[in-house]
Amino acid sequence: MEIERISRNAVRFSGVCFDPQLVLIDSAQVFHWRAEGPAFEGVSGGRTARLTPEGDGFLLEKCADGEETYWTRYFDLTRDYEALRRDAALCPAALEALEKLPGMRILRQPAWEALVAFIVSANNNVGRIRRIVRALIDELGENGAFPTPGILAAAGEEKLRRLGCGYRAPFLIGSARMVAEGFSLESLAEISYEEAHAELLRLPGVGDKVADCVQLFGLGQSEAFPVDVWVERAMRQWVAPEARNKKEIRRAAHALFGDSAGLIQQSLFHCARMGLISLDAPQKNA
DNA sequence: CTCCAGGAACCGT
DNA sequence: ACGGTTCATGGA
Repeated sequence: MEIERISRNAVRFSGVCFDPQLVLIDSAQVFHWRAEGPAFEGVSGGRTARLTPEGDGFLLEKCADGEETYWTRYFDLTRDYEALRRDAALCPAALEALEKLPGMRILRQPAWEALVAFIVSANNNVGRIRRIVRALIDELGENGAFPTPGILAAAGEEKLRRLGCGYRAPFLIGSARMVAEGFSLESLAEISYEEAHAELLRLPGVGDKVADCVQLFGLGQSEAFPVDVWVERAMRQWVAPEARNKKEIRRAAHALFGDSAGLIQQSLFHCARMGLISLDAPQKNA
């Protein structure tokens, strides 16, 4: 990959396999990016970006000097995905899913942003999650930024319910309060997967599934394997038909896929949800 | 009308 | 530890 600064606020990335429509919009690992014609606009960590596909890379605008390192990390552009794919070889369906999605990446979002989005995601659908996260940014964030823990902790429960959060409103406020009062999300990236998982379970609105999403999309812990209804169907069909619950599915995934479990999960999830691979259960579209 | 969605909290056993 | 119930919300 090459990075070339072409103006005071624009950078060109080239020689990188990255599908922004898939990663930023369709694969539902982040919910607030928007497609604007051929471009994609989003915010993270108090920064704004406008990304336009271009040849074997993309143009990144609204990117001040020095910010390219932030986005390189956010888009996970330096990891060698080919090496990870070897771990899928034991499962033909997983290998098929990976090879259908060559431009897939696992985002490294700020853990706080992933936490908020995936508390909202609980027992919800992708369309509504997008609408709610967008409302949180537009109605609560300061000049278009992602709302901080302090802002969310101080937002009234009624306000969050009006934005569509439903019964998750008190979970968001409770978790925001713990983070605002010192629960260090980012430091969880420095401890083991199991330890970080146990810590995350202390937050209201966070169970095994949401914890794994925060670990995968927000802490860079690539062995995290979130088991939602789609991944459960796919895993029961191809990998672990005898699994009695989601925890056993997660253990089977760790045993089979190791540190590549996260990328494989994300590919299985997307392919199953979009009907790109066959499932016994009836399929649906976006 | 019922069923479903990137589930978690809460309650029994 | 494990299984069942309930929890907003909106689209199909």
